[in-house]
Amino acid sequence: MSPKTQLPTIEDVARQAGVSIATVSRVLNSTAMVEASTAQRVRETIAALNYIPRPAARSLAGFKTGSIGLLLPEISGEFFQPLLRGIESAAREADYDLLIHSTRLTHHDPSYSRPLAEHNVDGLIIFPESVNSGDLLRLGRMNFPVVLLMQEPLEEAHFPAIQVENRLAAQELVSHLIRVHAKRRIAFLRGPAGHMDSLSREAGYRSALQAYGLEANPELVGDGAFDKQAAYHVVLDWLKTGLDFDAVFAGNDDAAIGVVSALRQAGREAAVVGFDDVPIAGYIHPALTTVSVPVEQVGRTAVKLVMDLMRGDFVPPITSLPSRLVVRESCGCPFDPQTGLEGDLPFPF
Amino acid sequence: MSPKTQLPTIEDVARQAGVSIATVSRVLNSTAMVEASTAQRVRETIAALNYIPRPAARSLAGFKTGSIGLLLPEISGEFFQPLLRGIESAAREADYDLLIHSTRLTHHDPSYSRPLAEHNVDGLIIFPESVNSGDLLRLGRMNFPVVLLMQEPLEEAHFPAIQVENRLAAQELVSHLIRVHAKRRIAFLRGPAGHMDSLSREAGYRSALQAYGLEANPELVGDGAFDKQAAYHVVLDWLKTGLDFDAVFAGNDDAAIGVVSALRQAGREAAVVGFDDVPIAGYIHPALTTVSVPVEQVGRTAVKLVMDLMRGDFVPPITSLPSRLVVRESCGCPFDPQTGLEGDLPFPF
DNA sequence: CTGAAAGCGCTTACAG
DNA sequence: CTGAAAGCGCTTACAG
Repeated sequence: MSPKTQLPTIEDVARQAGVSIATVSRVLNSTAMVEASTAQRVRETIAALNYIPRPAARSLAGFKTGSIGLLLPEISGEFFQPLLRGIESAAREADYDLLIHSTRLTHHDPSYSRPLAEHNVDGLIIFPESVNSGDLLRLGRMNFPVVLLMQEPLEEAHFPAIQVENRLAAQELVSHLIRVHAKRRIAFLRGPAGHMDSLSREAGYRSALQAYGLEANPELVGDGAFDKQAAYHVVLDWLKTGLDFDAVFAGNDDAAIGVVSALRQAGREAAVVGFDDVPIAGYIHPALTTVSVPVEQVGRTAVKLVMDLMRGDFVPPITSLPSRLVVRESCGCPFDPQTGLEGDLPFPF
Repeated sequence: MSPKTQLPTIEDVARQAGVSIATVSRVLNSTAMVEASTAQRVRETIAALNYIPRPAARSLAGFKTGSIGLLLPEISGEFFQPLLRGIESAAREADYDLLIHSTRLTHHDPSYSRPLAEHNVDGLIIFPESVNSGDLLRLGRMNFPVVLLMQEPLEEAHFPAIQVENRLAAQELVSHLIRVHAKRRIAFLRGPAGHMDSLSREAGYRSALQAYGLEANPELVGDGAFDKQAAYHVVLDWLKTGLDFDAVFAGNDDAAIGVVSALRQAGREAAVVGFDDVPIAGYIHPALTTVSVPVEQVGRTAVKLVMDLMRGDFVPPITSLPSRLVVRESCGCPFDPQTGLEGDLPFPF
């Protein structure tokens, strides 16, 4: 894009097609009627010259950037990939560019001169903990199109939020243990303190117990921190103290993996269920019964909602996407590799 | 970015600071000397107004976009995440925006009006199979800054390429089997036909054999396709036909996982080594001996090289990053969870 | 249906 | 060291 490169401009097209640049712009954007034959000629010239409008010029003249931004604290986690896949493909289909910034709030770099915001994107998809409340306030005040991912609506500003159904799915999961496997002493492993997902899943856990007239025993609730090691140690402790339980809802798959490991090491048996359906869930032994979260769909939906916002359409404050129970063998069900892995071969390690 | 929003412009800053917009631009870009006191006043005004230059205007006036593009066939694979992490952080540190397009060549969408190229980015990081040769040719002719990721230099254009050291690491890996574990009949599983990584690893495999005076037995080379299932079946076939081998270099970790699974199912023992050091490599049983590939470093280096290219600096045609042997237990070594998992707890499934 | 012209917010010679 | 002015490549009223 240096001045020497001399890419064709709208002027070149106009001259060669024998029309004004306004007309070229009109056929480019279908922003007004153009006589069919003229339009045709312009289109041919565009093709012949291999002309592509410069986004920068369009932005400057048209007050929109043609891109949306994704703000997240870090590029990691099981969900990042499908999420990004959903966002990227939806953005591309809508002919929008995607800008990504991974910014930890704590890094707070004052020299960070170009945050993703009103200056360079038309809308923003924001993950928890990637933007400070000051910026959020400003964005909210100016009514900037923002969609919140995997989080509750904020106090600072009323941006629509997208979530995944946790409570119902957790309830279904625990109900399965009760109804199908006749489990009665089902333990629950909480995630990090105050974690919304953990809270909702615990609510689902309690609903299930209640629905079947089982009492919620505080002894049976531990802190698994959504983490392999933490869960591993909690279960080992339980076994040491002789706690009586016949099933564990580990809070998420990672913790479930720790639980399975601890049980095996102690030579104990118990049903174990997780949440998330991480990629290896079907490959470990026993294959994990869990809840599949529609992550890619969340990404696509986020894009759809920012677009709606940009268009000025109404967007509901909360959009909750349904999760799906995935029954494999760790709950006690017989394992069918065909359905359990959805066509993939099982490699039980 | 609508006209009503009225973000502060360089004009507002100039007026309020009592200088011309040229001067504001100068302190903004340190593009010329400005008297200290004036510069100070301008900076204060900028801060007071919370002024941020509009990227679109800068691009249009300055002939550069301030962003670099990443082109890849799909958002998937073990390497995507660390790679993107490296690219994103390096780009951000250089104060460049990152645009991502995932485009399969086969999709060939003619309506795809805004490819990532000279119109919207200053440089491009390209993955194999995400751009057709026509575009590559054009980019090459205009000397556009392009860096090739994980691939050989192209015929179409002479873009610098970044690779990871495959041959040497593979040689080291196989030498370990020979020297430390006294293996003599070491099988090799090829990746997809013509896959560069596979070819290099095979070369390393042969070098190691040769270095120890072992003959390369064609029987011992199979097609694992870098894939769990393919590798699984190859090994099962070998066992069925009674092929004699005491070790398998599976080509990559995924295939190694299939090999381990097949051996276990058949109740056979053999050393197995992979390549890549995927995240679960230390968690499966037996923990995989493999080669760690500096993926994030590849990403960071890619950004550095495009930047060099953009600056007009010389960039070597091939930059090869060193891989690192990771000895765990599948080769036959005693497993030390501390070093093997690098501080993480082992969860052997 | 079409064109001339203003304007988007910057950068960069060109003068001084 | 500083300012007036041209120009980057578009879009969009405004006329016709």
